[in-house]
Amino acid sequence: MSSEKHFYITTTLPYINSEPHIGFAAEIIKADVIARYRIQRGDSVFFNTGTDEHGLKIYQKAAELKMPVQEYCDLYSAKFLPLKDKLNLSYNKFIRTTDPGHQKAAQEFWRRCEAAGDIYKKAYKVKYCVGCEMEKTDSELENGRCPLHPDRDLEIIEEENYFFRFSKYQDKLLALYERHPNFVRPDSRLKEIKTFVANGLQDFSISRFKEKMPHGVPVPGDESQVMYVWFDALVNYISTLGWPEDYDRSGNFEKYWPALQVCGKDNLRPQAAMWQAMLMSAGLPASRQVLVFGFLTANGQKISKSAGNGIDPLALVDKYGADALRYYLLAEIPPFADGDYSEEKFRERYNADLANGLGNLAARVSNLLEKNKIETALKVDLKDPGIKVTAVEIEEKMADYRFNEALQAIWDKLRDSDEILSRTAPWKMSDQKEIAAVLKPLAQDILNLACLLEPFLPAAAAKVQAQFSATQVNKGDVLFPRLT
RNA sequence: CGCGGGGUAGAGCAGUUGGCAGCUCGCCAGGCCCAUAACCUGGAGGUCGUCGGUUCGAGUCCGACCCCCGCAACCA
Repeated sequence: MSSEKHFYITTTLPYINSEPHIGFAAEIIKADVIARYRIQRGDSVFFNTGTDEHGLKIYQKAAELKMPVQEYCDLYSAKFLPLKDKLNLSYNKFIRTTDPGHQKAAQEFWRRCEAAGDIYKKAYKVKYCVGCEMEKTDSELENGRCPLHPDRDLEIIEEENYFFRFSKYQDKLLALYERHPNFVRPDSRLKEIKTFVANGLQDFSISRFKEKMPHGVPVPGDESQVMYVWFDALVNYISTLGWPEDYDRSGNFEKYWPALQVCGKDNLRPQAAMWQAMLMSAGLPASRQVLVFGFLTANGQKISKSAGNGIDPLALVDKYGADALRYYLLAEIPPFADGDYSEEKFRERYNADLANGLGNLAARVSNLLEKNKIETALKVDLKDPGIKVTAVEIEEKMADYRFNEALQAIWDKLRDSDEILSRTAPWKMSDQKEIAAVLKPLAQDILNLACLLEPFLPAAAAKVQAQFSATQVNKGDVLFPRLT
């Protein structure tokens, strides 16, 4: 294809005050499916992720560990790197908000907002919970304490900070949502953000007093202040493309912006409202779309960093493999709703669909081909009538990012194949031609399905494609060993 | 009157414009014996949160209420 389309997708950047957890794994896996799907369709894809490294919590944590803060950042940022191989991710950029290029970009972004008249200084006095890294209004407090961190004293912050004129952008944001009814997915989240914006916006603080908290991007033209972590962090979505100077001479900002941004539902406001207002202020185009995913619970309980009931995605991969984890998170959990993780359900789903479903069918067909010495030499053909319906269905589902339903379409087809195989029972036949007439279309379907499966389960898809495109298909190894 | 999402078979979920309650897992009984004790067929199991209303007819529309769960300016 000569008319190559550019497509940019980015995850949120996880904050490095803890290890990677399953919620982020779910987010980045979904982003990876979208990225791989676009790559498969011939788009040129820029897929960004990275780490968010500024702010008070990190400053304090480094101090706790008696570590220079940059050393802490290097150490913790590096904990996110293994996700790429372990989860089999296709991202091609990993940005850190402590990267010099990013910091320069954040400063330039600040200057543009300032030039637009959207940054001003204001005396500021507020109760602040360090645990939440958040200001607290009185209505949010219980007995004068943060309900989430009742063991910590609230800090009273009293200083002059810079503020961003968020309130100025109310109408423009509402106009943006009107113009692009798909700007935020799903609809319920769009409705939520519309209501929020329509109810009125308050300017928010975007800097901190350097003497108290030096770990941030310096505010241009004011030695005494650093940027509040969120202001600089959001800029990563464009600094990663080389904005503003195109310092890597890639032309990536021109080619790829605006982004499809994915995030968890807690990030709706920063992504869909604050960041969009910031872009407007800096005179840049709005994001392409914001996908807001649900949250995971673990065994029905809320996962929280403080409660320590997190699930280590890397341990799961070591135990079951990347495809197994990807499959569970994509097939079992509806993409935009909350879902639950439990090892029992994980194992159940693995056995039912991967071992007994895909794996067993591939074993049945490949074994019969090998035993009967039937040569096939098949090639992927998505126009094949046997697969067309499924291919179209996946296209429809993927247009709405309904990964679970797309996978369901593939598994419906696998089930059909199992049924055909049982009904025709080629193992009872003696005529080789007759046997081949039954097996060949089934093998072709499996090969085609493996191609369609590539964005979801890249490793298994590659294995099955290699197996079923051989001249003489052999049974080979068990694809997904049954768990006992 | 802060905002939002839910309550449908033992579990997890679908149910489009109101028209005989479905799917997956699990369970039971058959079949098959190529396959990873897998696969195929059939079956049991639900007064669709409660009360009231509209209607020939309500899981679906309207009203009130009960119960869960998130969010509430930044934990994905």
